[in-house]
Amino acid sequence: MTNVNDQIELLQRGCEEIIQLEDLRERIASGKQLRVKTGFDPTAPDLHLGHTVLLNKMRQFQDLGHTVIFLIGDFTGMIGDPSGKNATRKALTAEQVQANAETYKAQVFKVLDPERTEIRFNTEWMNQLNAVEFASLASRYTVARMLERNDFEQRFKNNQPIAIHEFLYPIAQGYDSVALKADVELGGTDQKFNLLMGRHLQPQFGQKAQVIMTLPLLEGLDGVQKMSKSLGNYIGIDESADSIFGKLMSISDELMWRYFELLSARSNVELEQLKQQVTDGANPRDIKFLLGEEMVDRFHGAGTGTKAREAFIARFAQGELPDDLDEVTLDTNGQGIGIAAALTGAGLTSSNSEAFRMLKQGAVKLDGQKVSDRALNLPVGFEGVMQVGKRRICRASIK
RNA sequence: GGAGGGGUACUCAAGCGGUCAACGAGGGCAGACUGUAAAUCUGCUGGCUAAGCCUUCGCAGGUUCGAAUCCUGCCCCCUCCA
Repeated sequence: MTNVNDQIELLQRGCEEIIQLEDLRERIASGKQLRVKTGFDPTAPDLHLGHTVLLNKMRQFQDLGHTVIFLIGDFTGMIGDPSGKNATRKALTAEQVQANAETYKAQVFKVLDPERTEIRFNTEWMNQLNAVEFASLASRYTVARMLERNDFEQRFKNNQPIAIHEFLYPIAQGYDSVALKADVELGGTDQKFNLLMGRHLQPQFGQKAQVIMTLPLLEGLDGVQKMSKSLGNYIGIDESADSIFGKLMSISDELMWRYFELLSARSNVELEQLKQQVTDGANPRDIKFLLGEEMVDRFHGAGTGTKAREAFIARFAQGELPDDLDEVTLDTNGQGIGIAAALTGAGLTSSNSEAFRMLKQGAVKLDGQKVSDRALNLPVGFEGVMQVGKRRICRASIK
């Protein structure tokens, strides 16, 4: 792909905003190998599909011959962002950061090309600054302008606390771009302010202001809030094929199109065709299958998507048990065990109280038979499939 | 530094001496219906050796037969003044 316009068109796809598009075009046209920076939080190394929106874009740059910098914000992570109330983030040790970085590598290279990826940590240059230098850096921006940032503005208006160091956070991120001599910085739309900080600071250090590209935040499985681990509405890229497939099946039809748009490699033309099929009466579920297969293939290898689909149909459409049930052995010292304790012991319920509730509501099955007797005892030697609801299931044996 | 307001379960938010394991809403889970979709209806939503008991209403004490509710001290947040 040598044509500049084609390259721009590819890079533009899915972006919320590009500042400045013409600047990007010039840099691409120059033929120079660009340095494309994206920052990641050091505390949450469990990447999910939402992160891959960004990773996909990074990958596109790599495929066009550019270098991607995967920046792990260990310094910014240490000063922490206490926006979520009294949750002052505890500082990570160097060992923890290193361990998290390893986890990142294992996950991130499912999408990125390791040959064209630099992994960097911002303590590398932030720790070199002394207090005077840091204060000087902070002098390059004003409180009034800080308060322009939407979430700061909201919190300020609503009388919610803003800690001083939260102002340092975007400044530090902007300085990262200076230290890395970034040509381009990618981020979610929520990062726009921080990304602009890089544009503000670079010229003051004699550099050309970076191009910034924001990508939409992917909604989580609920279709409302952004995908995040803490909200539990995510699909991790390390999850099993069946889990990735199953979770994608559970999203709403409306959300399915959003996922296609932001996650699928299919062209816009193909997506239009799929929409037309649904309009013409195709079952949206079958279209959703295509999305599930594509994602499973991406993270588990070609062909695994088809298997995941077949397993899904067998299990949920035909009511069969999955092949690879978790095996749980409960050792009761020859006593046998009550049904509730067994469910909790097997991890299907979080407490005996919850187990009793599930029994009462008819959610519990033993070898496919509904069980509601809370006094039921499972004797030593019992072996069978325990199930709570549709998704929690295991094969248990009592000894 | 001074004055006032406030901290309740996952979230928001009632309660202001017993009838409070704590109204209501959202979220979540489960059941029905389905395409493990949406919408809708129903139930549940602290724990336990479970018709009983134990722990929970910022933290620590105290008053009382009895406290989320009253008193004292402390911590934190917000507003106004300096």
